[in-house]
Amino acid sequence: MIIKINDMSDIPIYQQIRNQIVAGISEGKLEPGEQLPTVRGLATEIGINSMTVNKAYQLLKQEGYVYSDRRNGVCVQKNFIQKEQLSKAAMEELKCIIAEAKIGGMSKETFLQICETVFEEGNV
Amino acid sequence: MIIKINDMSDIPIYQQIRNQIVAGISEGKLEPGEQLPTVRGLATEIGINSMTVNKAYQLLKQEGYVYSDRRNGVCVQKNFIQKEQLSKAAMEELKCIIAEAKIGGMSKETFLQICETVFEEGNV
DNA sequence: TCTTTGTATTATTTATTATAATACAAATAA
DNA sequence: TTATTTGTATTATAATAAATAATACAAAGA
Repeated sequence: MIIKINDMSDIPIYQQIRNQIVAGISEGKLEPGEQLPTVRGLATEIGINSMTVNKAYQLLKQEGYVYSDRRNGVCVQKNFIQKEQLSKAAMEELKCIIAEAKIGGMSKETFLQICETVFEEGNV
Repeated sequence: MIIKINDMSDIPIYQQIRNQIVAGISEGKLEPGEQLPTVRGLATEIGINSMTVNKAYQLLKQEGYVYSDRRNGVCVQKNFIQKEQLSKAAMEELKCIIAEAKIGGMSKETFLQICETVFEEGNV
């Protein structure tokens, strides 16, 4: 899976990496058990410091998306914790997005349609 | 409208202020044309520097949520630009949230139900 | 033994966020 | 007029976060 960094973005690099890997897992581009690029490999590939990649991997590990050992590197989690609720942080962000949409005059139906499309296609 | 700052949060103070005002507008707690607290007043009230409040107001102004003059201070916009699409940033965040939900095994129906509730109630 | 893996350490640089102390122009009220 | 309140601009500084840099170490395997 190819990671692309946007230097113009105000989102920190380690967060961009984290987000793209979560998206990759969600879309099935990254299979459970599959090894992620090595810390040094990915750092070289996208031209950043290896500790920045490590920071992203640590975050993913802490969130339960990946696991690691010194033999096989960092791999995608095989059994994700199933949960019926969004995280507190995700709920806050969702509220923000919906507030903006409502102020912009978007109807509930239109918003739900966008969500449905993203949920099904995972992209655009 | 009362603004509450969470010191433990990793969200910058100016961003927290901005988010709560956008939420207030969306929920109708802040009426179009209504004056926001003054820069100095709000800063004193929540015990922060006035330039931090100013930064939040500048952001809101740039986003088109408020306008200002030296006579009436900063007021809620009266005519919001209507748009049928989410902003690019909002779309990116929405994709992230949905990716996380999908990995957690949440069904599309459950996710849409949450969105519907937030859209209608604007809270919790 | 040598290489690769993640990880730990320490230091430094850069960028962002927040504070501080003033100052100014515009508008209003006294 | 004078005094006050408004947002805003300026300049400096401090505190925090993000990113880089250069090594080093332990675990595992070839």
